[in-house]
Parts: sequence; structure tokens; C-alpha cells
Amino acid sequence: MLKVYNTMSRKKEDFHPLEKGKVSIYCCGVTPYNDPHIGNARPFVTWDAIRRYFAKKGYEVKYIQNFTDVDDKIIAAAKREDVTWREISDRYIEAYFKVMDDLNIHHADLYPRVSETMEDIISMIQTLVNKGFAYVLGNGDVFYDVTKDEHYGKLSGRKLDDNEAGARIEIDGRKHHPMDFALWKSAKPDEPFWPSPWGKGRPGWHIECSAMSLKYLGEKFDFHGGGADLIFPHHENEIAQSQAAIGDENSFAQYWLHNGFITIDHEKMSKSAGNFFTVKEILEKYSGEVVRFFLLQTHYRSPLDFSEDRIKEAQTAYSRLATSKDYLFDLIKKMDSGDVGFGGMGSTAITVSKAGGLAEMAERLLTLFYDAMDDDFNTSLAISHMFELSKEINIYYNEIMNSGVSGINQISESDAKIIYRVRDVYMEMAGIIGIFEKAVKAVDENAEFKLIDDLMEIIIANRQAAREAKNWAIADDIRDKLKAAGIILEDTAQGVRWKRA
RNA sequence: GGCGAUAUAGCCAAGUGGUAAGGCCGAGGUCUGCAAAACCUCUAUCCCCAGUUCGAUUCUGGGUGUCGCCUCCA
Repeated sequence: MLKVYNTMSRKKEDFHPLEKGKVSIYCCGVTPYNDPHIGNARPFVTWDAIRRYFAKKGYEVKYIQNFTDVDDKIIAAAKREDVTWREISDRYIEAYFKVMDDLNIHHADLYPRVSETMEDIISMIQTLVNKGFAYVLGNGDVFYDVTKDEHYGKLSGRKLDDNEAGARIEIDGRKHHPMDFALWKSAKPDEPFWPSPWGKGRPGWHIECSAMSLKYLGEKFDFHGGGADLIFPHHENEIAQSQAAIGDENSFAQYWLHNGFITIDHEKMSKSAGNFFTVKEILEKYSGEVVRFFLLQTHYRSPLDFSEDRIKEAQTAYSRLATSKDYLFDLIKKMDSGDVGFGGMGSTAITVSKAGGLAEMAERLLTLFYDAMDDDFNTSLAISHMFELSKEINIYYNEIMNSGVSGINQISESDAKIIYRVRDVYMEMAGIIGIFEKAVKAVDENAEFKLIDDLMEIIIANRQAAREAKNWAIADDIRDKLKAAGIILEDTAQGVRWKRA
């Protein structure tokens, strides 16, 4: 049974989908006004792993993620650069996709934008006004009236009176209650605007997510997610306005999931504080898969400190897993190309299966992997099971490579089947974590990679000749130069392996 | 001030009422022309105090530390 931690109840709950076999997810997206930073990446990587997991379990997943493309910060950026707000939002939406693609993040089923959802937003505000949950000021501003909402504060656990004490914001005297929030803002000069029953203006923050999720997922859907800082006020307000508009306090999202923050030197990273790393700059030194792996090595709700040391560590750990993957594919490549002489029926009978234990281990670890994911998507624990399988694969690989006089010629047919199965298990785990996709694809589908593959064979063969002549200077020189070029050679008792750094 | 998290080895990080996964780093070893990779061995009693219990790191209460939200923020 899948359990998820629901912020609403502050505990883990059994997950029951609203509709059998289907999962609907709304994840708060970004306001596209600058390059996404590593903190932005966390929720999207998290949700990507979650939806991959649901898909793997056979659910039909519907995943919606918005772009808040009408916003103060976008307008401000546009003014700074003397371009239109749309240029800014288009530019950074593009930047968003570029970076997320590098992180192997599957695209959402839909990326609604505020600017394209205006009618729905306006009609929702109208409903709230009609029902008496919102009031219109003389200048055309519309506010949500929190005092009309007896359930207000149920997600964040806040009471209306508690919030005033330490609030450092200047209270807008036109509001009926300090916690009232804007649904519609009348346009100031030089600002983009849309016509509405209350005059020219644009939506306030919060209402867009309500309108979009209801439009595309209906009055009830399974998950709503985002960063922990969105709990209040953003999600609180979404709940308030949505449930008020629908008239059902059990409507809207059923499970609220919030990821923890990324910190830099244990301080919260934030754009305003200036202590942030964009994903782009991290990707200059580390692959998207490593960044992704780094994020998933910690449970999504825990805080996560980012630093050069941490990401380096993740890269080393990732390489370890990748080595086992390479071992498996190496074995299979040899088997498929006929380098492996199968023992045939006669010799199979006298060959003790070396892979038997591995097969058992793989199945057990796969089960544990799923158990971990079932426990509130514990990718950290799930990955640890992958490491255990990795070790078993390495042991088997070394054993089989060291067993024959001429390398691997000891694989019985039954063991071969096991190797394929272990490959599938290992790649299934990797597929949920979302790693080993670029490299695998590259070899299969990329002609240039095939070429490099062939070239490497030539280089290695020549270097081997030098080694046989004990010309270590040339052999080492070739290895050093390849390393400088980004290719690592490993001389083993069973032959030479190469991989990209 | 209100609300909410969290405290596990040198570092990172899971987890359980019955003496603690995994990763990184470090030490020694196997293999090896060297290097690398891989493998083997070694490295914790879980912030403090009190309580519940046969037994708590795991539950309860208190304390302390750290972090976050209450203002745009993933």
C-alpha cells in the first residue's frame, strides 16, 4: 500500500486514488522571469520521479504544471530591459524547458499559462464575488474575504489572529481584514491588462492555480504539490478560494505534498537573498543525471544542502552505479556478439550456475525498491537498494570475467537469461530514478556515438600492441591524453574498458 | 510573538520498540607493468533530562541547538 505524507493532516496516509487506476497531479510551476535555480529543480525532479513511479505501477497519470506568466516580477524585468512581458516570459519558459530536459524531466501533459486562462480566472473571481466571498473596491481591485471562510488556515494551521503579531508587512488599509488577498488587481499605467467586469487589470497571485487545476483536473483531484514555502499563503489561499467557489470543503486536492528546501551553507537559498545557483551553471560542470541523482539521494521532504562537495560526492556515487550498468551491458554485448561460447547442454549440466544467487538478490531488491517508493516516495532508501544490487552485479561480473581462460566463456544459457533479467531489474530501478537514459539512448540511436565506439576500438587495439611490447611510455601517454580528452581507460585482467569521464 | 520542521558515524543520509541501510572520505589488503575500476576487512549506541516499557535511537513530556513559514520565493 502506497503511503504519502499529507501536509493537510501532517501524517502519512494510505493513498486511495479518486478514480481507480488513475492519478491526477497539479504541481505549481514557475514564474518565468529568470533562469531556474537548483531550488526550482527539486520539486520538478521529485514530481518527475513520483509520476514515473505511478506510471510504472500501472497508473494512468495526468500531470499539470502551470506557468505564471503574468506577474509583477515579469513586468519589472520587462521594464528593465524595455521589452514586452511576453518576451520575458517566453524567454524564460524556453530556459526552463532546456534545463528540465537536461534533468530528464518528462514534460507535463499540459503547461497552462495565466495569459491563456484569463476567462476561467475571471469567471472564478466572479463566482466568489457573487457568493459573497470576495469584495470589489472602487478602483477595481477585488479581494478575497478571509473572514467569510470558517475553514481558512486549515492547511498551514494558522489562525487569522495569530498572523498579525509578527507581520512586517504594511497593512493595506483598504482591506477588510489584513489577511485578505487580491484576486484581481486593477491595472496601473504601463502595465499589461485584461478586460474584466471590474475594469482593466490582471489576476492576483494564487487564483491562477485554482482556476487551472479546476479547469484541467476537475473539482477533485489527487495531488497538489510544490515547495514548502508555498504552504502559506499560496496553497492556503488556493484551497480557500477554490473550495469557496465550489461550495464543498472536501473538494480540490486530496493530498498535499511539499518538498523541503535547498540550502546553501545551511541558509535557505532564495532569489532575493542572492545566494543561489542556477541549474545552468551547475550543468556546466556536472551532468543533468548527476544533478538529478543528487536531488533524489535525499528524501524529498528533508532539507538539502547544496555545495560543490556534495555534488562531487553525488557524481562519484553515480559513477559507481553507472559502472555496474556498464558491466551488465558489456556482458550482454559479449553474449549477443557471440564472444561468449555458451556451454551447450552438456557442459551446462556440469557448470554450477554462478548467477543463481544474483537472480534471487535482484528480485528481492526490486521488491525492496518498490517498498521504499511506496513509503512516501523514499528515493533515498530506494537508491540504497540499487547500490546493493550494484555490488552484487560487480561481484558476479568479476567472477565470470575471471572464470574462463579466454575471458567469459562460462555463461550457461540459464545464466544468460538471468543476466538479461538482472539488466531489466537494474534498468527498471534506474528508470524510476530517471538515470542512465542519455547514455543508453546515445549508443543505440546516435551515429556519432557509434563512430566513437569504433574509433576507440582502433585506439585501444594499437595501445594494446604497445603494451604487449612493454612500451609503457606510449601506452601511458595514450591513456593520459585520452583522459584529458574526457575518456577514461581501465586496463583489467580481462581486457580494456573505456568510458566517458 | 504565532505556526511548523529537524537533531543518527569525519561528512551526507535512511530507518526500526529489542542493541543502526546506503553513499562519500580515510586505513589495510586482493588484482595489476603503473594508474583506474572492482572486490574484501576496519570506522556510530542515534543532542540532553525525565517518564512509559521487560526493553527506546525509535513513544510521551520538558530542555537545548539548528532551520523554515508568518513578505516575493520551489
